[in-house]
Order: sequence, then structure tokens, then C-alpha cells
Amino acid sequence: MQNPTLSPFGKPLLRAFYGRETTLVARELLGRVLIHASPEGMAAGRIVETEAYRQDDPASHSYRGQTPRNAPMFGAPGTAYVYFIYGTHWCFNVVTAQEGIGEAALIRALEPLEGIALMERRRNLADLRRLCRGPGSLCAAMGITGALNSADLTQPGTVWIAEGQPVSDPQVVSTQRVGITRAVHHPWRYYVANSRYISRK
DNA sequence: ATGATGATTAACT
DNA sequence: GTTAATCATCATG
Repeated sequence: MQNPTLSPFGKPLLRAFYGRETTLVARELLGRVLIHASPEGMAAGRIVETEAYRQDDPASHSYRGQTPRNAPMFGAPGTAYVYFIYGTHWCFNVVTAQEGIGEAALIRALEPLEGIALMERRRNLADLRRLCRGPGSLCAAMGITGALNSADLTQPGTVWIAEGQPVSDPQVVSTQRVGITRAVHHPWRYYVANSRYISRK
């Protein structure tokens, strides 16, 4: 792919896309395409599951204010926030809303689109459905690590999100978020109905 | 300096 | 359904 901006997945989403209310951004990220161009090759996947994390939200890393770890969450909308969890996994988020407030959307699952052989090698797994199912798994498949923390996702370069195809309202399911212990009741997880690539029902 | 915790996953029973 | 793996981070002392 010579010019990433002319990829079949469309142009990068602009900062104005990310600079809106976080649950709206999380929902509208469905159908968009996460792309990582690494020295090993290009990998891309359609976003099929996300979660919103807000500043006034006890489940959010930003709830107790800014620290060195969560600092990227307080940066400009469209910034990557990549953190390490359980000693083994990376999780990939996009900063949303407004600079300075600390909100983000977690990408929880992708439908693999491009670079599938590369993803299979990175995961040592040939099962397409499981390749990018779950936040830790998709980072492993896409080659996303802390090296991409704070990356600007609005520029086609190393990592970005292309506009892809938006998902219509009837195709969006919202549920409680996964794996958290606080503020469990908020319906801030979004996924594409009927997708075979989501992390769980 | 120390200890609890965690936006997970795969491999069990 | 349960559990081990595995470690950076942060609050506490």
C-alpha cells in the first residue's frame, strides 16, 4: 500500500471525531479500521467491540486524577493510550472528549481484515475468530505495545484508525462493561450485533 | 520499601 | 466454573 490515506479503508479519522462525548465516540468507532504499519508488515482489523471510560467513572484509570501512567488519557483527543495489565497483556485505547479531562475508549475486539498471516504468526494461532478477540489478544495480533503509547492516531504513519464503514444503530448492542469491579452498571460497552469476532456475549 | 491490585487470557476440572 | 501466570503502578508507611 503506497499511500495509506488512499487505502481501501478510507482516510484517518480526524481529531474532531474523537473530540466528542466519550460514549458516543466509543459507539461510533464500531466499523472503523485500526491499522498498524510495522517493520514486519501491515495489519488491519475492523473494530467490532469497544468500551467507554469517563472521568467521573470509578472504573476509569483517570478517576483519581492524573498520574504518570494515565497521562496520555489527559492528552489531545485522538491520542493512543496503551497500558500493560496482569503482567502479560497490552490494552489499546483512544483518547476522547477534551484534552485535560481524562477520557478514553478501549478497543476490545477486531475482525481481522489485512495482514492475517502476520497476525497468526504473532499469536501463534490460526483461528480467525479468536485472533483479535479481547483487548489483550488484539494488541498481540496487531503488534501493539507500550512503544505506541501516546501515538497520534489522526496521522497515517505507524498506527491510526481509518473511517471504514460506520455501523447503523439497529446493529449496535450496548451492555455492561467487562472485567471491572466498580461502576459495573453503566451500559458503556458497545458491539456489532451478529459479529463472530466479539470477546463474549 | 512493601503489598494489593488489575479495562486479561489460556488452560484447566 | 476456576485458576495460575506475571509485573508495573500506586497508595501507604
